[in-house]
Amino acid sequence: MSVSLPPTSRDVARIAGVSQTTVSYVLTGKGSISPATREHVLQVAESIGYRPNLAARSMRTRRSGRLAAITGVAIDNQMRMLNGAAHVANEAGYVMETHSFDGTVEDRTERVLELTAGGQYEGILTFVPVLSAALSNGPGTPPVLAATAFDDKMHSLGELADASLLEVFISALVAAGHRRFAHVAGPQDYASGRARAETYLACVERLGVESLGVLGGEWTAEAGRQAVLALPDDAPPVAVIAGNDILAVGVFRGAAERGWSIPDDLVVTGWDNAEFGAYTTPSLTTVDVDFEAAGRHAMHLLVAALRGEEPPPRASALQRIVWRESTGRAEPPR
Amino acid sequence: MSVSLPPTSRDVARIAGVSQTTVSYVLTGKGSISPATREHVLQVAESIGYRPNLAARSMRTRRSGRLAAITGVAIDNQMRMLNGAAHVANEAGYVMETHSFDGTVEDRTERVLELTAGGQYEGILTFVPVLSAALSNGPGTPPVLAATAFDDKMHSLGELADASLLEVFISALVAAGHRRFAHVAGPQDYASGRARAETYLACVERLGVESLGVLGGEWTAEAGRQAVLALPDDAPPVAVIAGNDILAVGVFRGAAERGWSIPDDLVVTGWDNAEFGAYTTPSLTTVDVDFEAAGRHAMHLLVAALRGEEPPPRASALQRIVWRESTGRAEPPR
DNA sequence: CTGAAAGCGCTTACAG
DNA sequence: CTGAAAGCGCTTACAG
Repeated sequence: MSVSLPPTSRDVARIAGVSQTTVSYVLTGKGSISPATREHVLQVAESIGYRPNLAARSMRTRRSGRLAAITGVAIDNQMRMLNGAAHVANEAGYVMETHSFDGTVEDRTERVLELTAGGQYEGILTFVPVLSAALSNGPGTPPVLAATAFDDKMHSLGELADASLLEVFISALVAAGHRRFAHVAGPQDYASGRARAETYLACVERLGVESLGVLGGEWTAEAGRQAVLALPDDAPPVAVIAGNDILAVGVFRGAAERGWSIPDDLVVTGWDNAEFGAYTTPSLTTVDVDFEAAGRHAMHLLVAALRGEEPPPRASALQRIVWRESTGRAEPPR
Repeated sequence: MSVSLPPTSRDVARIAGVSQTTVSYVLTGKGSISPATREHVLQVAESIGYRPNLAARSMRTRRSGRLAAITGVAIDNQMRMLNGAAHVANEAGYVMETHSFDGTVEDRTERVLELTAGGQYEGILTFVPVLSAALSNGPGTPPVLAATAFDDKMHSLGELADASLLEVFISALVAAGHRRFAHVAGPQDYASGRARAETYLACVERLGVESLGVLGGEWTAEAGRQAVLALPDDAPPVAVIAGNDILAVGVFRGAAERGWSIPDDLVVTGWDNAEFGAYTTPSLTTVDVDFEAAGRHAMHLLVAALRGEEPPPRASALQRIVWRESTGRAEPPR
């Protein structure tokens, strides 16, 4: 009992009674083939379920039509960035494949180098930090672009670490009468977490309002809850600037446990515009981050590099404040 | 100015003064090569930065060492499954690549078919629904396994679609005195969404309690909110079985908008144990799903199929009810 | 408009 | 222990 292999273009040619060349011309749309022959070949190909072997095509054309995206361990928002990037890749006629590389930065760098040399990809976009060794493109190797918000020294796109909207939060809350603040921060080895904490500190300093300090330190709801539980009894009224929405949910819970109401005793802001934030009671004021646009922009940069075109201008307005109930009467500045 | 191409095994052979065969034997560890030659070849390969062209190797060996994982846009928790799957794939000596396929189920099916015929993958694991056409493996094509099947008659893994804990929810709530139920369902082309809806219907029927029907139809908070807004004014007290946690959050919001309290007017259950659910007020009773284990198990099945081994036993206890405040006095059955 | 032939970079019997 | 040669499935000058 022989296992039959998938049909090849040679099979199509034989059955259609034409040469392999003709089959290739029909399928790639090159050369000039008579409509009759063309139709016949397509029909035969269809009937035997022929599909081109991409490895063979790739080897011959030195064009794989494939781009690689590199991610690390689960960050939910990466999924959205990846989808944006994949969309742009497809529009440009490429297939994007995602690899998840763990381990040290050296491990990841080595794996990216393997990828560049493997001849399978025409370009590589990494969303996790790698050493610059992986980014310095040798001749004949595909371009490697890093779109990571996590390491400022890399060729980072940076948009995602921009914390300037945090100043808008604080200014608007001060305008609404708030004089006491606290920050529930994310981890400080994340560029975004650090930028928000630094912006918070600079801002309360500049505006001369009271700060109960920088609490938290993880992207978890429990850290948000603990931060509120650690606040002094006479803390309210206080404006809590949370590093992201999941921290904010923890703040909500901590407030409920202490009998503090939002937005009367505490006002709360989040970051990321997670879906649940629009449906809590009260709903959560936050920053909508267009992760998909960030992913699209990163891939646009790679495609432009591939085509030798000018890189597209920096994407504008990836972030936007969404005012909701958790900040009470605070209004957007006019 | 000529662009130099990446070095090939032929370049290594020429520089090392040996044949291409010898280079191949050294690199693949096959054949028998003297230590001296071996050392020399490795050194030359290293010095010129040689890395094998995987497309060429793959074409020759008909083994790519690559497995594909298919995901879509809309699934939370995917990252966790993917990481589990990737881990098992790596342990088994494979590289796992993730593709995100959007569009209709027909679009996705077509793209999976292209992948099977493309000759690049030895196996495919899909976490999004595809038509059975993609799952029926032709001779010589790689196995395609669906971790969430469109049709249960296919090779569905089933664990994630197991809705039997929903019966426990309903039984426990009936035991606590509830007599009126409603289901806020996920999309019915997901095996998990459909299984939960079917189990719900069978269960209310069997227990002879009142059902206000199956509402919802998407994995979104807004669908949960709308479902509650569509309930009749005299609905409470009612037990709402939500298809997942994000639907449940929408139910929470809808209840707040109607002035219904949880758990007094409505009791609510979710599914997935999303992080935020432990921190809402009241906290959300839900089902903890071990997505990483599910991903591992799915990949184990694929690897077993690849090796012609017996499939590993069904993973045990991927799901576990987490009783919290949103179900009031309802208690786990003893 | 169509076909014969070469070659992309590998691996692997086979021969020595 | 090592090499010459064939071939994986394609595409593409080149010739007709």
